[in-house]
Amino acid sequence: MSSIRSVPTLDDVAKSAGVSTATVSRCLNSPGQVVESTRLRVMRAVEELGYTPNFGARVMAAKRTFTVGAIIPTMENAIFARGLQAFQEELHSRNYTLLVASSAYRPEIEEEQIRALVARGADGLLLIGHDRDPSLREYLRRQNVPALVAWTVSADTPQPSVGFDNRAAMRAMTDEVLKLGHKRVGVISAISTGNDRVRQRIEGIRDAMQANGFDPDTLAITETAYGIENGAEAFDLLMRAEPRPTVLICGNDVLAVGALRRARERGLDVPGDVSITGFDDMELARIVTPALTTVGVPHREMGRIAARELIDMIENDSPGSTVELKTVLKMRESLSVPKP
Amino acid sequence: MSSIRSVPTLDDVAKSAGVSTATVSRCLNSPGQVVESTRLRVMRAVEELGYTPNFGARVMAAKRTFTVGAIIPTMENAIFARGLQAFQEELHSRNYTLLVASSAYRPEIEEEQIRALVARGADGLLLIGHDRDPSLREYLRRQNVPALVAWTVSADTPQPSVGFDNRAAMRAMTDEVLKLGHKRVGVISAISTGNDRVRQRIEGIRDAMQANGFDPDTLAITETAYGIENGAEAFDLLMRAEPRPTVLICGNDVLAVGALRRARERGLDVPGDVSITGFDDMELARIVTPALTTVGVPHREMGRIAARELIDMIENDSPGSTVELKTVLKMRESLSVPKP
DNA sequence: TTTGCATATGTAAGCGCTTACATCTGCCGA
DNA sequence: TCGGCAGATGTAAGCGCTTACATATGCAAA
Repeated sequence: MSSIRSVPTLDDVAKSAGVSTATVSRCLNSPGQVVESTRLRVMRAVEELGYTPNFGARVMAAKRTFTVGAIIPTMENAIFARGLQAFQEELHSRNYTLLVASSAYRPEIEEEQIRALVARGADGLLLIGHDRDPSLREYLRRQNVPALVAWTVSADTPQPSVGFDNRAAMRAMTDEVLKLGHKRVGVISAISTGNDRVRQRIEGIRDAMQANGFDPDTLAITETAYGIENGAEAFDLLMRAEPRPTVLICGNDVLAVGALRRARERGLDVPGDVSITGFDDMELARIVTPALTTVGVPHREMGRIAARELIDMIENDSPGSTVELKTVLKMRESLSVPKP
Repeated sequence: MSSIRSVPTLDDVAKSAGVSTATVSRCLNSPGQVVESTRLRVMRAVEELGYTPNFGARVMAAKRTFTVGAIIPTMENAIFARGLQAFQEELHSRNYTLLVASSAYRPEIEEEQIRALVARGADGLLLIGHDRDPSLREYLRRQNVPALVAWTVSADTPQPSVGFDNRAAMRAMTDEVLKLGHKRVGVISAISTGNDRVRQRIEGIRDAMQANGFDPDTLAITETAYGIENGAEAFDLLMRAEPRPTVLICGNDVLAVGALRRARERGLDVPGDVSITGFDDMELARIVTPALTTVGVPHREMGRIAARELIDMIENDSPGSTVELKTVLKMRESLSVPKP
């Protein structure tokens, strides 16, 4: 037995069971190769000593961890929650463990987290969005760690991704808005720097403007950080314009809800005085009054498919494929025809 | 140089820089011990080769990872989000990395995650609530991994924890409710099995009943899973009673918001026809109409303090202390005197 | 000049595990 | 009876890093 009160090792188990370390290792990793009686004896020793494998050692020797990492921009609210949960469930059913880290929407932190997760032996990574220093892709390639991008798809990057077309989705929403007769459109967007999804959504709005005979450059866009309060402030800012917008298209539900609240605080009726639309269809959207018209995203499906794709990349050394999911307009109460 | 296109090791760097592996290691871990010129040379080699330390090896040799793990019951919504974010920020400022896993409120999964994180070399763990198989505590003790419990405090467990007194907080809320003259109280609670916080909150309600001359056993309690929809269903269930309750005390904001929505759907005025209270003061609570009267919890402070405590336990081998934070009643619009 | 010491660097022993390969056992067919 | 073989187990070589200890270097003091 090794020193008192220290964590038992494979060696301790081997000694205690009277076999070699190889046999113990085999009991744990490929029990089929060990004869029943030996295995029982070994397992008993494992029990008795309360042995747990040392992960570092295992990684070093085997080079597989059955761990995948996900780095999401934020845990502060639920945008990524549902998708991530589904991702985790699928992984779990395939015997992988998910480790999550958050980047707080900051590229340096994301880079740190990527390296941290890779260093800890993640077999694969789930990343959100394409915007990212190219050196990171190179790094992952060299480390031989496959990465899958989610929450967006994009034809013009080589990286596999599973998600939806942010641009087309937002264009569809804006088409709807313009079709109702809105002429003065305000946009409350998240910060576009370093965030391709945000930029694509804005492009989608512009596409629709153009297609409907408006000059996209007349759009009043305000960018602000993620947060209900920020949505509220942006609301005030945009509604100061003369004449004021009849509709506020928001880049996500959180901003939209902030705008909604501020409208109420200002005594403005939604959608009577001003229409408001969101994006993501978080649970929030159905709870507020009036219920938010928004873009529905297949979070759970995305998570599940992402897990499968990533595991495929890991296990079969596959380059991974890109799968595009459909979004759907959720017409609820916060959007209507503009006041005449 | 080692084989083409494989991950560079310390050895490669050492060769390339013309020094020993020890020197490279020192450059990386305690640069002060290495003379400037050598260090520069080594760092250049590191750059050129794109070297990153192998974590497994490092853990094995150094037995420290500067990683802490947190296992939370759910990522599906924001209850733990704010606290966790603060926790992460504080850790980050002290050079620790946070890895998060979720247990989906299931003990077996929590156990798995605990082992996974420990196996991956977590220097310490943040756990939510005290309810947990004792063998896990024993396991952590043997593995020498300190664990801190958050989101609750409890006098009668030896484990250090930082959080608030769920029982007292809920008692205060209930006191307030009863003081307003409510006599028929319904309770929508989360599932109490394996969740000490939920049980304490229920106890708090009973305490207040007792203290105000009511028989706690007359309480109509319904337990349901976490989720807005579940809150809505519980609302229907409780409101079927004759005579029906004048107030619904909910174990958390999510359930309360569900109840709120269903009330609206049923054409019932809140708080006119029925009062509703929550717990947690999530962002949600201020957004719904009417704004939710709830119990405010110092999430960020809790997260920050938890990080400090845990690091103290890790670095100074301290047993850890228990710190209790204050909650505060957030009186908003969803609670008023009962209809006569 | 020599000695002694501080400082910089090198050497090599693990850390706990997996696995290729070697060895041993027992049983089969010839 | 014995060779051959399959199956069970053992042996030992790493995996990539840190660090105690050994060695080398340079400089101040004697």
